[in-house]
Amino acid sequence: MRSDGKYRQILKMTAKPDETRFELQRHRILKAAAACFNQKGYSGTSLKDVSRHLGLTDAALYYYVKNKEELVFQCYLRAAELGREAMERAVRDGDTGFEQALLYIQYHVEIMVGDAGPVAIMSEIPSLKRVHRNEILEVSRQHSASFETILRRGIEDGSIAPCDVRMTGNAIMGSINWIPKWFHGKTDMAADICSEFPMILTLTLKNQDRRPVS
Amino acid sequence: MRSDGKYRQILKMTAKPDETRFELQRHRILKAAAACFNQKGYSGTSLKDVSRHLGLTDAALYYYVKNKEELVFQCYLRAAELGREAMERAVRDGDTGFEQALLYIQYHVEIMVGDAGPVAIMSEIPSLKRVHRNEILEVSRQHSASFETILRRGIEDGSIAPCDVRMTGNAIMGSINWIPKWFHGKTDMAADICSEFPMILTLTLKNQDRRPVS
DNA sequence: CAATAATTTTAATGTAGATTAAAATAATGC
DNA sequence: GCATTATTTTAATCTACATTAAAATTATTG
Repeated sequence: MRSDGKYRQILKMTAKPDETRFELQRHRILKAAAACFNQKGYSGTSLKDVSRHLGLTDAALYYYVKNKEELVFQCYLRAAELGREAMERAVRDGDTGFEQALLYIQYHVEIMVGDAGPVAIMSEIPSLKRVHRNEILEVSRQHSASFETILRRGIEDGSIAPCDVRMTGNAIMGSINWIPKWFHGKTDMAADICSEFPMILTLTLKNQDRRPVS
Repeated sequence: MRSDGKYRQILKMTAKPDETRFELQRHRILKAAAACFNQKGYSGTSLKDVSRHLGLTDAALYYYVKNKEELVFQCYLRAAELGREAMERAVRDGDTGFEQALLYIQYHVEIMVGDAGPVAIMSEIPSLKRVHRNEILEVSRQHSASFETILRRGIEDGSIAPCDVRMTGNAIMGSINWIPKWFHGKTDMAADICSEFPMILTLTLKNQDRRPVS
């Protein structure tokens, strides 16, 4: 049993609890699955697709997750978690609303194109079981809300030009969420993304020259 | 036979060739399919899902498309076509590069949230058969290239601040592509999107205040 | 209204892929 | 090295679709 008595405790002394053989493999699996899902969608990738990426048999995956749905759910949870961390660090590290927005984008994008990736795109939430779906939706909403709060903060402290925070948030998040669709691990491009995206996406927040479009 | 002799010709006199009973139904089907695919992904939606939306049987769809793969392909083609039209109109209607970019975003977004929608998100291109995949990839690349050309034009004519056109294009397109993920037909929100997105996404192109991020 | 063509349904068939149990192999602690 | 526990595989089973052919229905035309 992977979490029993003496064995677990001994490991705990030498490594983070998350770095047991089991957790390491589980982690590899989640990343392989995320890569597959991002390519061909949740239902479009078979467990064989995922396991092939790992040099395993499809059946082996069942040692780590209860079933396929659980696998996506975990992928989505991980994506949410990484996003949340980026948001928290940004709020902690930035002073003005603008700085926090900039940092959040920077952190999140770095995570998505860096070694932590690939991060799953949450594009098939409706396929999850109700409980899982609700949990992901909740954390998603939370994430959007946090970003909108940052924007509002920036507008108040004068670092961000007044704007429709809901729409601005949607626009910026969309850009970020879509990255895995066209980025596939090229290191040089990763650098471009990290240096350009934060700037591109925050320029929108600076400009005072706002007037009706047509 | 739907395209034979006298019958077809008579219809041609009273309506656009695209408005035959057959073409109308085909069109309804593509839109229903796009809605389903955007929700649960290509492989995640069964033909029954699609046909249920139409008050039909799954088997009926085979009268309009050869198979399921053909159905996605057609959805993607339609999406590409609508995007291309927006781009062409924008280039025709706008003078400066900036105006063209603004108009393109405006036109494309209006199409996506308007009556022409739902438009399929091309998120499972790798699941298409090689020929179809190549065709969609080609037209996709073409689309990106056109937008980048507009950006370069704007930089040259001074209407757009110098920028990494590749990344800027990716950022803007990502925002637009992601819209169907969170927009689900609410009319009032459609208005917000149409009025806000073009502005939000082009503010990025105006600002001269560019400096390294960190 | 009859006849022909267009559309849709009913009822099978076939297959990919998720899932499971039992057996086999690999790792670990003593 | 032995015993135990952890991990992976092999080999079945089961089910949800995609797909098809033939029949039924609905529309159109003269």
